[in-house]
Amino acid sequence: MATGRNHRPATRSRGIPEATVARLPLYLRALTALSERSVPTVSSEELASAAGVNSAKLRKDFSYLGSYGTRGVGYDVEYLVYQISRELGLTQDWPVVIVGIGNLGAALANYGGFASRGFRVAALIDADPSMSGKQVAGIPVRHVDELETIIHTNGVSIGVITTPGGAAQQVCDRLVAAGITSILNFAPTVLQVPEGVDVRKVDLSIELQILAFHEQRKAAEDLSRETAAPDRMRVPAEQRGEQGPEGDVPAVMPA
Amino acid sequence: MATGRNHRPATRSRGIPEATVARLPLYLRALTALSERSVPTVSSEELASAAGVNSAKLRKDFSYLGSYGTRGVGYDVEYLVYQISRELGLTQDWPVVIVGIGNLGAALANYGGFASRGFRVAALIDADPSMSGKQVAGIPVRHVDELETIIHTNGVSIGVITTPGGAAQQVCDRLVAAGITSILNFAPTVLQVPEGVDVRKVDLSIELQILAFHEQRKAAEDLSRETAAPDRMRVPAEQRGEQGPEGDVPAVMPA
DNA sequence: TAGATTGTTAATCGATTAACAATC
DNA sequence: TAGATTGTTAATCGATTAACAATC
Repeated sequence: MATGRNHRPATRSRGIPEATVARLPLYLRALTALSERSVPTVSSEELASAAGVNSAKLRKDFSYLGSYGTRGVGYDVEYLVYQISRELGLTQDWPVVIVGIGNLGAALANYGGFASRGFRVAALIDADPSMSGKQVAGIPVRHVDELETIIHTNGVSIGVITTPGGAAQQVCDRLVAAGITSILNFAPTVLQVPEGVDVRKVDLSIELQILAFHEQRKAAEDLSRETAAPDRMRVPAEQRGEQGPEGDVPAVMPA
Repeated sequence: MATGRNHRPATRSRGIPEATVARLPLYLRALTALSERSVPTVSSEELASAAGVNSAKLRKDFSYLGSYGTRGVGYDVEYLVYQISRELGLTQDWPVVIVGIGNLGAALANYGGFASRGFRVAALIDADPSMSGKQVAGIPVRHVDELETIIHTNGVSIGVITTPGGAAQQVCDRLVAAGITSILNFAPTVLQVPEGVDVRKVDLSIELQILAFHEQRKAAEDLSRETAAPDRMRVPAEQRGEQGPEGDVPAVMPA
């Protein structure tokens, strides 16, 4: 994972488990796609498949929201879009600031997925004076000196940090002091924040390291398979890495 | 959660739980910082604090790797750096390709955190012919027609997808067909992959939606607190959102 | 009514945490 | 030896899943 809350127990929020909250945006995206194709209803099986989860989990997740389905029929797509949007707080407008307008900050500013979900980039902020006034994605870059003013006048409660690692904690402190209570951190730094402030982090390097771990393991499995049974038919790539019971001797799929 | 494996049960890999694997890079980063400051040893308490986890969890995590600490003393920083690096597979070189060289792809190409962890950008790949031959971060961009050749000649097993959502599945299919078995996906798409292929996804929009959910909840709590006890002293921001038992009536911290 | 599909139960599994014996 | 800190145990908690009664 590249993400997680800092310094707060994973208590249920209004009775909805964190794991469920994290999947709601996934369901919402799949439902929005169905809505655009004017599909009126969808079964838990179909929707789960589109979202990449299993249907039991999806039904369990939805049961925390209420009983929005119809037995024997499925879920009304439009109704469910609305209910999930409401639950996630997407029926209101969320102004955000992006601090650190390098390559990554610019990429986020240009990302189209914001506006459609009620997120509005209230300002782009950078410490480099020569950036001030320049436009990125049609939004003028403002100097970090104005950070507090920008947050107050726009009522911003969500901040995105895309600065280098060295500046992240300092920026975070200023954001929090100015009243920000949710932070999305792209800098490779563990941010220290007071209780009541949520931090989620996205860390490219960590994601790659986790993939490397599994790659290494696959390579080791292939090797041990060859060594243990050199003349056994090779299991095709699509079935590798899946075998159930743990242990050094890999199981073989029945033919 | 911005991340997660697709279509594979969270089985333990070589006995190390997924949750532990996901934290190893965090420990490694903190240890590397200590190493650069020439700190010889560190206690579980200190290291846990630097990594933003509690010390019991850290010791439990390390216990899966082996007994690398010394009771009464702590952990040898250099030794632990080596052991974790080895466990994660970072003592070898991992060539990666980045497909889709827009703002985000360029940001990743420029990201310095790759090389230091054994990841090497073998190629930047884009479908736009006018990009071909141009350099990004000193690396020439090559046309997607060359994708298979690039992967084979460089022995690439990890691919990063930074294309628009519409192109992601198609690119993924080609990567997998060419032999890629680990994918880091930045496109807002649920990728369908055969078993044995690991996918981790980083989804900005999902992270923001999860933050919005918690923001909304904090706002609702503040409101109910004011309504329920308008003249009660306000709990400072640092203590909000933390109260234990669920229910509609917020608990009050003892003074 | 028959078929389909939800919503819920209960079992299982994995992750977290406090506590403390082991031991440097 | 006394103090410090690890490694492990056991309790607890949260998440997943299959199965199926409820019901459209």
